[in-house]
Amino acid sequence: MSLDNAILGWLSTGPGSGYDLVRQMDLGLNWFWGAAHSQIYPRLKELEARGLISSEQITVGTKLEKRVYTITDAGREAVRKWTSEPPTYPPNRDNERLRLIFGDHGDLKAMRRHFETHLDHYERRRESLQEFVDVLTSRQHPRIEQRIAAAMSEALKEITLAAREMAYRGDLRRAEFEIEWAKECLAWLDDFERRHDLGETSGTDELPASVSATGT
Amino acid sequence: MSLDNAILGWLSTGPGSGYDLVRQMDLGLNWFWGAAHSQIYPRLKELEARGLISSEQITVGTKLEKRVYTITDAGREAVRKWTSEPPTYPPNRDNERLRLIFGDHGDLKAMRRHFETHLDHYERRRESLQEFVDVLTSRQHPRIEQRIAAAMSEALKEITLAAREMAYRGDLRRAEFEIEWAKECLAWLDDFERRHDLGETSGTDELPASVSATGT
DNA sequence: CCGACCATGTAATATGTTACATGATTGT
DNA sequence: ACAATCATGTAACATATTACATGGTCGG
Repeated sequence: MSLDNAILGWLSTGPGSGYDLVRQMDLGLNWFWGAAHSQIYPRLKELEARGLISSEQITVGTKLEKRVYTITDAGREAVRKWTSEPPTYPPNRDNERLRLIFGDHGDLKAMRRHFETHLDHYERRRESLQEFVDVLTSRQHPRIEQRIAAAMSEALKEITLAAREMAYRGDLRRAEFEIEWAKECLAWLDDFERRHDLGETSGTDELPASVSATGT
Repeated sequence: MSLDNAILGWLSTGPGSGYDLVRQMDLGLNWFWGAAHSQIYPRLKELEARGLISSEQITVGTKLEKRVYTITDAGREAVRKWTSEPPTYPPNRDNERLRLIFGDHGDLKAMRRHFETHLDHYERRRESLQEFVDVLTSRQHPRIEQRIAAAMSEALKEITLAAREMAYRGDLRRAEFEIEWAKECLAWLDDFERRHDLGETSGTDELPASVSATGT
């Protein structure tokens, strides 16, 4: 399971609790894998049962129990094995594109909303990635710095940093690309509306007559 | 379910069998949703039970039975409703990036294989998308042309074509971007190996001494 | 007559989401 | 004391993958 590998990979950069992982995955948009806590806790148990991680119970305050997991040598070996296999590419599942290509009924308001949502989504993502990349580049990311400090050679230190720069900067540019695309689509829409004199129609759906091919 | 919407959307461009859908989804890389036949057939039954599609049994040759589905008005309405909602963005699940950031153990061969796999994957995808876009732009795609022909107004015809141009050309550029990224990563690797005099080491894993932080 | 492809299904398993459930800590 | 957040779990349901299963058609 890739979720297992995401967990192991993250624990390979330092110990952490299930809750830490949850936060990485749902709050940190900067992360390449997402999962709900209901999926994470059971996996941690199983990884421990398989000997890939070990845990230690910690009590916060008087009663709050917290379990901190640490990767084992077997776990480290599993990460190494998994990362040395080439990436796999699951089938595309893009509800955004699907909605776009089948939403060609002439509802211009919906199309506009579509592109604006896309733009907004990737602008947020860009911002959040930009912040992460800034932290990374200014060498302020604690877990990554730890990993660099632990590296045995200059070459390994460089690889550790470079791998992340490539990954996160690549994603940043992906986000920038999506923003650009959404803006171009919006520009097309603007032009379309101008050409079809739909500048200030407002109120009802645009193209009211032409839409009724099937009945609305 | 988005799979249902993908099926409905596709059937909204003309009737087709389950097998036709299977081919769209696994052979045609040009498609924005992927699903196995084992998932498609049961969904078709359910969509029919819900009255969103209807089917007709056709016999090919003497015995081979084939079921051709046609979207109903209720189905068309469902597509319209679904496409007018803004897109949603599921959590990222990118095993490629995950492998990259946690695969920083100094196995340069694995890193190279990683980038080459990425490059290869997106070059194939680009090619296949390019073909599709060419067919689209030269107005040779039968289903899309049918849909354009059925559109009630010039404005709707334009939207039908433009939505697909935006979607597919956008994906084409995505693929081109990934190719560019992979090439840059490979260039970094080349440079890294040059700087660390690992030009012609061959045989064993690169960086043999420095890797042994944990064992191996 | 044989291989490639057409055509459709079920079952078991794996993975992911949403809802339900509980209680502690920390800062204000 | 109250809210936000820490912290961990289970159950039900939805979705997706892999394996198992069967048989027909068509062209060479």
